[in-house]
Amino acid sequence: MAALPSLRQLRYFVAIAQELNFTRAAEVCFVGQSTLSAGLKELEDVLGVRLVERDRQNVAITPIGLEILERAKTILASSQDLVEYADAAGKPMSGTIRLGVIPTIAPFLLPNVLPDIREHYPNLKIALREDLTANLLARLVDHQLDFALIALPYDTTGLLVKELFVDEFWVVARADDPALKGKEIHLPAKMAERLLLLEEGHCLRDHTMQACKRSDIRNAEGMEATSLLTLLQMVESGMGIALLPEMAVKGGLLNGTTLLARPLSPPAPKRIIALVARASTAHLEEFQALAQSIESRFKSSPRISRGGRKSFQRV
Amino acid sequence: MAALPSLRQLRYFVAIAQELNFTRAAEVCFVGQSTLSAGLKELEDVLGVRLVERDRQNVAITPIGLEILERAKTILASSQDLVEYADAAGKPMSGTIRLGVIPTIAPFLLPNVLPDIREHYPNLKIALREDLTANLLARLVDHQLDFALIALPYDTTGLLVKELFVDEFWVVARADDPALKGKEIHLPAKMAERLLLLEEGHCLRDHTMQACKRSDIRNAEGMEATSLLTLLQMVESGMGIALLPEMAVKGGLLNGTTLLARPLSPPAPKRIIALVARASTAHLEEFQALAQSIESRFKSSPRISRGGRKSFQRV
DNA sequence: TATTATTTATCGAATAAATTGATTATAAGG
DNA sequence: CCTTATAATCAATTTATTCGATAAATAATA
Repeated sequence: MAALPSLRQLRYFVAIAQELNFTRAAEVCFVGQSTLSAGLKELEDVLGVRLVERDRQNVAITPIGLEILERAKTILASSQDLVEYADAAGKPMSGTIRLGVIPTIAPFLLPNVLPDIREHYPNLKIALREDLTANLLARLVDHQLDFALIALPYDTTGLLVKELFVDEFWVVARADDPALKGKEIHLPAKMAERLLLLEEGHCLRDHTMQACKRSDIRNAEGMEATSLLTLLQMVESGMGIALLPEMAVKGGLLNGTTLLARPLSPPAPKRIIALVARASTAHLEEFQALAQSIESRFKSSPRISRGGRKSFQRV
Repeated sequence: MAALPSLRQLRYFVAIAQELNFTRAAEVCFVGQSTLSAGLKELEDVLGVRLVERDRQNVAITPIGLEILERAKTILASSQDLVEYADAAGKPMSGTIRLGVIPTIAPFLLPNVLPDIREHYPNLKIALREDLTANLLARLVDHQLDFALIALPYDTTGLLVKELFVDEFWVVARADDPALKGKEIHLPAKMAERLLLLEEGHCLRDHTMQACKRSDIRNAEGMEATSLLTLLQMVESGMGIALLPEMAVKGGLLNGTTLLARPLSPPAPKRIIALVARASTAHLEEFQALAQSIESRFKSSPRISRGGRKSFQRV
C-alpha cells in the first residue's frame, strides 16, 4: 500500500489554495510559515506532483493541484463530519442545522415547514441562509452549511440528494393577456419571446429557459428582475409575461396584484425541489426527518393533471 | 475547529474491525500490538466514543463504531484514490483497471466491448472479475476493484453511477408453450407461477420478481438455477418459463436450443445497465471512456431515457 | 490445581516527525 | 538605496509514534 498523505498536510494545502499566500495561510492554520512550507513540500514529495507554482511574488495552484485540492477538501470534510457524528452520537435531532435555501423556494416553503419542525423536534435549531444555488453548494462542501434546499435539474455530483416533490410552472400574465386564452396553454416560441426572466444566477431563470427549450432569451439589458416580486411588477407594468413556480402561486405571491396565473398543459414544465447534503454528513437522521417533513407538506395533491384542467387561479 | 483523527488511527481501527483481533490486525498494519492498542485508544479518546467492545477473549465493534467504520473506510479509500490520481496524473488511459462484472452481463457485453477498448486505448489493461453485485460493490469500496458493471435498480448510495442503457426482459419458453401465444405478451400472475429463477444473490432474480410485482416466487427447493445456461436447460426440460435479458437473447444464448424468445408488450419490464465506481476514483477519465465505449455499442435503439442528466446519488 | 498459550493494556525508552524561530534570498516600491 | 514583503532553509526543540518488555486476565490443557 502506498504511503498516504496526512490530513495535516492536506489542511495546509487547502489553506494555501484559499489564501494564495503562505504567510496568511500559516496564520489561518495557527502555525509558523516555515511549518507550512515544509508541510506542502512534504505533500508534494509524497505525491510526486507539484501542487503549487510559487516564487516570492506569486502563488498559484497547478492544474493537477486544483483536482487534488477538491479531493483534499472532500477528505477533510468527511473527517470533520466523522468527528461531528461521533460528538452527536446518542443525541440525535438536537443541536443546530445550518440550512441554505434558494430565494425562489424560501418564502413559500419555510413558513409552512419550520413550525412543523419546531413542534416535532423542539431540540433542533435551524439556522437559515438564503442564497443562489451555486453559493449554497459551495458553502455546503466547505462545511459552512449542513443542508441546502434547491431546485433540480442542477449538477449535484458527489452530493447526497433527496428529491422531495415536483413543482410545476404556471404562466402569469395580465388578466387580458392573449397568452391566457384558450383551454390549453402551451409554450410556443412566440410566447417565449415575451418571457421575462430573473437575473443571471437564479436557477429559475435556467429552468424557465429549459422549459422553452432555448437558451438565448435575453431581456433588455438591466431589465432582468432581481426577485420574483420585481418580476411580477414588470409583468404588471405590461413588459411581458412570466413563468412562476406553482408553490409561489399557491403561496399567494399574486395577492395584491391584478395578475392571473394558469397552469400549463401537460407535460407541464417543472422543477424538482430537493434537499442536498454532503455525502458524509454527520446529520443523516436530521436530513431524513427534514426531507420527510417537507414531503408530507408539499407532496400532497395528486395533481398530475390528467387531461385538460379548467382551474383558474383568481387572485 | 475540532481536532481531527489521523488517517493512521483510522487505518488501525479498520484493521481491527476486519480482523476482530488486535494481534492479527497489528500484523496487517506492520506494527506492534502495543502500537495498535494505543492507536485505537487514542482514536476513541479524540472521538469521545467507544468503538470496540473488547476483553481478552472477544473483540466486537459497537453500533456507533460500525457507522464510524464505514466513514473511516470511505476516508481512507478517498485518500488512496488521491494518491493514485497523483501517481497517474499526466498519463491517462494507461495502467490497469480492475473491472467487476455480474454474471448475467459479462458473457454478452464483454466480447463486444473489450476489443473496442483494446483498439482505442492500447495502453489500458483491464483485469476482470465476475461476481454477484453485492460482492462487487463490497470490493469496490474496499479498493479491491476500480469499476463494476451491474444492473439497476440496486442500492448504490455513495457511489459514482453512470447509467448506460436499458436492457428489456424477454419471455423464453418452449416453442409450443401457450405463454408465447398472442400478439401481445404481458406478465399475468398465472405466468409468474411458472417462472423459473436464478438462485439467491443474483440481481436478475430480484429484477424478475419485481417485474412480476411480487417477491414470493419460490421454485422447488434446490431447483433454482445457478446460471442462465442451467436456467435455460430447466426451461427446455419443461419445468417452466423464464425471463431473459434482451442482451442475452441477442447475444445468442438460445443458440443450440429449441427455445423461443419473445419481447414483452410495453411497458416491458427492464433492468438498467450501469457502470459504477467509488465517487473518489482516481480513474475518472477511464471511467468516462469505458462508459462511452459500452454506450456506443449497446445504446442503439432510441429508448426512453429522458434527459441526459448526470448521475445522481440518491438516498 | 498447576501449566501453558493467548489475548489486550500499559510503561519507559528509542525513534521519527513536526514545529519553531532565526536567517537567507529575492523581488517590488518608494 | 533602503524598506517591505515574500518563501525557502536550517538547527534546536518539542511532540508523536513506535517498539519491546511486561502485566493482567482468561481459556484450554495436563
